[in-house]
Amino acid sequence: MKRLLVSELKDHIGEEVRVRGVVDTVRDQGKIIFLIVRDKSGKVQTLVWGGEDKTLLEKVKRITSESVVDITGKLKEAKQVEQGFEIEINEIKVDSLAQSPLPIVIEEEHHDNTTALDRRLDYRWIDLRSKKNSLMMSVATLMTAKLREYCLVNDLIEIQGPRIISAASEGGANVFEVKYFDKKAYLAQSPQFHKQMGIAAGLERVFNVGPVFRAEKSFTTRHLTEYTSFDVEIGYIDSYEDICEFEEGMLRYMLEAVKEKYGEEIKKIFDIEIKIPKDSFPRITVKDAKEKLAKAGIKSKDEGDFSPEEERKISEIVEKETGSEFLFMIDYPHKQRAFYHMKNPNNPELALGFDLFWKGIEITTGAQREHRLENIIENAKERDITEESLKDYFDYFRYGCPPHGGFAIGTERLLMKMLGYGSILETTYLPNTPNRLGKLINKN
RNA sequence: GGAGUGGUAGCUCAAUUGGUUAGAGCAUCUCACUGUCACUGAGAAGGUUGCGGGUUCGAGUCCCGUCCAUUCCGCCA
Repeated sequence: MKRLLVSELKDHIGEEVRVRGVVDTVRDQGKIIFLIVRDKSGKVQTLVWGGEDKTLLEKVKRITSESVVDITGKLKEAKQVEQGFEIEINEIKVDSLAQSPLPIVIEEEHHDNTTALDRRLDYRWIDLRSKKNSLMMSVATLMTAKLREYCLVNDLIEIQGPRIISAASEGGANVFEVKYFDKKAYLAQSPQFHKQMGIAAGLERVFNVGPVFRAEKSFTTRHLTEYTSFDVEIGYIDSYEDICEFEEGMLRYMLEAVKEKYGEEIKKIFDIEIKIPKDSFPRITVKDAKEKLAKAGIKSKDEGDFSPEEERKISEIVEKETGSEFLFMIDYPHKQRAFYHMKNPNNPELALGFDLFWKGIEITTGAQREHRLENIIENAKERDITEESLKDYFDYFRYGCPPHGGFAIGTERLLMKMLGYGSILETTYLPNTPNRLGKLINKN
């Protein structure tokens, strides 16, 4: 018999059905046992009665919660059950008996002793069984699919830059070194240079989705040593404004789809309203932002950048003023940005780039890139990067390269803000951090 | 890397100024229960108090070291 999903059962009342799933709850009443069975689509009550033949009852008595079962039985109308129906078990096969107790308590509404995050992550496969986490995984899937779809609709070419590279792309200190036969190699911190190669290759508009690696000992709620970067690079732009507009469109497209499919569930489970941005996001210069922050009594440590406190506060201020959860921060000092950002010709002290803030944190850095060979070499020199060290990269600009710009989104961060999580570890399937490679390392 | 807070049962947490046998809820196990729905009731089991050292008649509690977690900062997406 073919397996039915719990969500399909309502059309089969009165029939013999087969469900497969996990035992959510066991309620043993002695001569009647209720098993609540869960699959990806929902939960259903099943039951077994004690009759003449006790073998089925005795078999069910031994089943622990979280065990995997294969049940066939009659789907009956049952007024006393909220759902209106239940399955009277004829046959039950235990595909996998779960050891008990579980090492962690799965996060559910009625559990007030949910296990601490670091331990839940050690048993992530059990942790992910919660309703909240399974919704998170579904939203993550749709989110990435829609970002990607937006790129396809707009005729971008997908590239897959290499993850093992011979030279660091963003400065040398924070790269992971790996052995490459008898040579040293590095894990890519960013597909930046390879995206730009795509522009020089005449692909005109490219995107790259995949893991990037940062050897930073960052102990925060928003850093990973390995994360998924959604990278876009677009040629023949007039300004970084074109990039901002593309990103606005992309995020709106994604948010609309997520809201349509999961908006109600997200509201119910996360108590988060997905807001679709109506107009273009506000642009605010670093200078203006600093003034607003000063007015709000926030001290600035660095005139060219924002502390986390400042990021939170400026988001709050701008949202209050404009109603927008998003804001583009522009006019950063060039010397505090990457060397490949283009300088503003009207004021070479400033970069033609931006950061995108969402609900208090930075989710994107973008810019118009410097595509003129002389200028980019000059920019590099200002940061003591020698021409020889990035010769292969500089060559991309030697044989004809269109003006271009792009941005990168940290997808785990995006999801974290979308669902209102307090930590990026929650929105990463199996997070790697300085002290965690899948599991905790160095733990006593 | 810096600063703060913390580490006690499978899980979440208590434990008075340093004082008798380290407690509770949930989970687990046993028994009872034919309509539960966070089942209920009765009972049981469960501990090298992160690890190492020190002070003391006596340490979960105080001191030193160390590891880990966590929050914030720095760095960033």
